[in-house]
Parts: sequence; structure tokens; C-alpha cells
Amino acid sequence: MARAATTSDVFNAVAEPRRREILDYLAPAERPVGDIVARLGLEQPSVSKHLKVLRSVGLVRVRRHGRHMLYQTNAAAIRPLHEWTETFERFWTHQLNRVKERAEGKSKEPGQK
Amino acid sequence: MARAATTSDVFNAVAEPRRREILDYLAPAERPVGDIVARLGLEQPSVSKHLKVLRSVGLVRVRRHGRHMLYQTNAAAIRPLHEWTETFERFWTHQLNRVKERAEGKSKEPGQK
DNA sequence: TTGACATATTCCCATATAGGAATGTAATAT
DNA sequence: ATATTACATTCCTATATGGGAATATGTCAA
Repeated sequence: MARAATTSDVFNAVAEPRRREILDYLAPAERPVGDIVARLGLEQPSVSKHLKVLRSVGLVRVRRHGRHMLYQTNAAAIRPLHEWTETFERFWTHQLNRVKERAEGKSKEPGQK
Repeated sequence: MARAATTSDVFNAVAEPRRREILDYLAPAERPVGDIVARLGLEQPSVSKHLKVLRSVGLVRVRRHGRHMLYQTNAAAIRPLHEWTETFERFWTHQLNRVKERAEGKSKEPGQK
């Protein structure tokens, strides 16, 4: 078996660099597909396909406006990712402290004072 | 072409659920491979392969201890992910506010007061 | 209706896995 | 030296993409 479908897992969906660029671009405001194409320099079908993936996991929302489809990042869908990474925060602070302590010498007294 | 190699991109490396589980498990303390195998219920070769991927992107560190290889999550390597997701934080707060405002009625006055 | 524009879908293919099975290798015990 | 333990690597295979090219669909204008 390969990996879990990109269309069902947010982590997998953002694993693709182009899709992250799309999310960055669509975060502040709605944009039609053509703008994304122009911005990222990808083929239009590629962009549509990436958008389909992003939509299937709820990372973007769409709205029709005449001939245009206006896409926008659904930031809330990124929260699970944010929260997962956050669980490691205390560990990296810990590790940094240990590095710092080693740099300050191995004495139990924390530096001059 | 498929996607960027999992061995060169942190986002891609954590796209695999099992690897996230490994990172969770190895965050608080060093563990030998056998413990991971027991914990996750995967085949030993699978675990070794996942660890290899994680190591190649710096997400885990290894240390030999006798016959054992002690792995531990290198939390700092997760920071880029954390920082990327964080850039969306202000957008999801925004969106939540808009939802809240709509829920409180479309009047310009924000509720009673 | 016809045409132009904007986007979506389909078909095909090269490639990157992830898992399973079997085997290789390093370190310790006897 | 040999066996055993603990991992790592290799080979094979089914599958999931991602891009390119071509085509389909949908909407508005004349």
C-alpha cells in the first residue's frame, strides 16, 4: 500500500509544496483560479486539481461568481496541524534550555548572580 | 512526476500517520526500536524504515547504546511546521469573529450595551 | 444559437512510496 | 568461534499521486 489519500488527510494535503503556496496566497482574500495560475506559474489543470484536493479536506472554500470560481483558504482547517505541532513546543524549549545550560558551563549555579 | 521525496521535506515526512505516532512517542524520552515496535504494533522493518525517513529530515536523533539504538524526537525540527501553521492563526480568528458577528445579528451595534 | 472565456475532468505515464518477506549486520553472551 | 539479540537493508509489489495533453462543462455576451 502507499500512503493515506491526500484527499482525506489534512497533513497529507499540505505535504505538497504547491498546495501550501496556494493556501498562502488564498489566506487573505478570495481569488479566482486564473489568478492562482498567474501567481504560481502552474498549468491551469494542475491548479484545478490541487484545488480539488484542498477542497476535499476542507482547506479551501469556493463560491461561484459569474464565470469565476472564487477560492479562499479556510484557515480553521489548519488548526489541527497547528495544535499537533504545538504539543512539541515544550520539548523544543526544553532542548534549547539544555543547550543553553551546557553553553553556560556545567556548574549548578546559573551563571553570575 | 510524483511528489517531493519524504526524505527531504519535513512536511512530507509527517504526512504519514505512523510517523507522527512515532514522533509523539519519542518526544518525551529516548526509546529503543523494540519499544516502538511494541507500542505501535508495526513490523520491525517498517519501524526501521520510518525511522530512517525521520532521521533523514532531522526529526529524530539516534544514539547507540549497546545493542540498542536509542531514538528521540528532535522537537526543534517541527518548528518550521509550527511557524507555517501560525501564519494562518490571525485568519482563523478573523473568520471566527465574522461567524460570531453574524450570530449576534447583522446590526452594526455589537449586542446589548 | 454561436462564440469566447473560465474552470473542471479525463487519460496516460513516470515515479515515490509503504508494507511484507527474507536477509544482512553489529554487539553481547557463552 | 558461535549463538542470540536488536536493528537495518534489500527485493518485490500494489497503489497513490502529479504533471502534460486533450477534452468537457459551465457561464456570459452578442
